[in-house]
Amino acid sequence: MEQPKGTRRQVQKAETRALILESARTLFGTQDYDRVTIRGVATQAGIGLGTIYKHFPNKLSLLAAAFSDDLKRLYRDAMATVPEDRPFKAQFVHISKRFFTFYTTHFSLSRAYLSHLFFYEKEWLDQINAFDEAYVQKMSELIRAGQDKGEIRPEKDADVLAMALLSNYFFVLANCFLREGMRDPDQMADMLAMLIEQTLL
Amino acid sequence: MEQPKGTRRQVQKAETRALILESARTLFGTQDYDRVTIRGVATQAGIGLGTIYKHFPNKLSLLAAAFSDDLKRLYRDAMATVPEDRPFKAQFVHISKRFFTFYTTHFSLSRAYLSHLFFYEKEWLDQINAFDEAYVQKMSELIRAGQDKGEIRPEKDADVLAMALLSNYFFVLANCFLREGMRDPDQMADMLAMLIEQTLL
DNA sequence: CAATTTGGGCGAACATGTTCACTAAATAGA
DNA sequence: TCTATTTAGTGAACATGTTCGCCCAAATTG
Repeated sequence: MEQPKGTRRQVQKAETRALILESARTLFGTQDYDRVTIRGVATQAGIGLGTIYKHFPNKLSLLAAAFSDDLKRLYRDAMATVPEDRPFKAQFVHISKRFFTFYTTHFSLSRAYLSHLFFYEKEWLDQINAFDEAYVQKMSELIRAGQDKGEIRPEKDADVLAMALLSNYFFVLANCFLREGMRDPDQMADMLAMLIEQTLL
Repeated sequence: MEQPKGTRRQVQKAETRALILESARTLFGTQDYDRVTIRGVATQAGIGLGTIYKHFPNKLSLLAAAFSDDLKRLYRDAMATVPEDRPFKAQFVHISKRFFTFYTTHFSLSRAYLSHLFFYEKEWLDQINAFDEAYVQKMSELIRAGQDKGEIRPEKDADVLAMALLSNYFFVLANCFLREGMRDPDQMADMLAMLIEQTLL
């Protein structure tokens, strides 16, 4: 009978990878990004230092891999639970607040991730851009629905507005990292709501 | 007669600092941020490694110090040459394009600077926030003038709009780092113009 | 002017992300 | 089944940002 998990080597590799990711999740979730060392992750996982680099090209990729499932789930959940009968502003705040909550509860981790965004290699960037585009497209749909409901001026270009939305979203997020006083999801959502009220509606 | 430059020690320290900054400007201007090593800066400046840390707390501060004069001059020039008789959009594009040109001609340097923004200590952040606030205030003035001229809806809050402007500005800038196709100042200015057309005017 | 303190300059030492040559076990090929 | 090849696993070695203790000339004190 054929093993669905592949060869023995593949199975073992997958197990090692799981060990690394578990250790990484624990450590990154506990201490600041800079405080977490690759050696620490290796030790806690019970494997050698070099092994980690057989699975992940660098520290940041390890971080990203350790939380990519969480982020994907967060994205799916946020989109799936959008209240369809509420006005556009409420819908957008709903989505944004979910993400803001994640960022503030994983503060140091998110900061490291976003900060290194600009240095990603092409492969990663493509993935991120794809993510962004999906987001923008979803927002476009919501905006068009808002235009149909008469909440948003119909002459505006929904795609451009969606981009502006993403822009405001990142701006609020950046503010959260730059100003100590802006690290509460509710406060961030308020700021975002204020911005889109003056620019979108 | 009293020396205006202070004690001999202060003069020598200032000279050393100037040597470091000159070396840093040369190296950071020539190669990527990561390729520039503190040892390299020290060697080129003809001083010891540890000396640099008597003048700058870390590599990024050195980078910032090396180009802070350029940036201040850029800011002053950009603001001083705003065409007063042109419409708001042209004024904003004028300012933004100056900055975009600087960023694209000092690409690696700007990327490192912006990326590390989120990790600054309080002192630096205060300085940056002050910078931002000055920018927002200036934008507020231009927006109000635009409202008086009838170009921008008068019922909008100029301060919030200025914040949205800053948000769009950073968004375009981030795009320049994330997408290879967006590294031309004219193109960036176009994207910015498109955004504010749909959100501000 | 002598004694003491200060602080700039210095490079060894340290921490840590990353690379590399090596081993051995798994796999493929004969 | 035996041999060759591949590759996960490994830790020493490397590169580099940063810290530390030392030195000594300048500044300060008395």
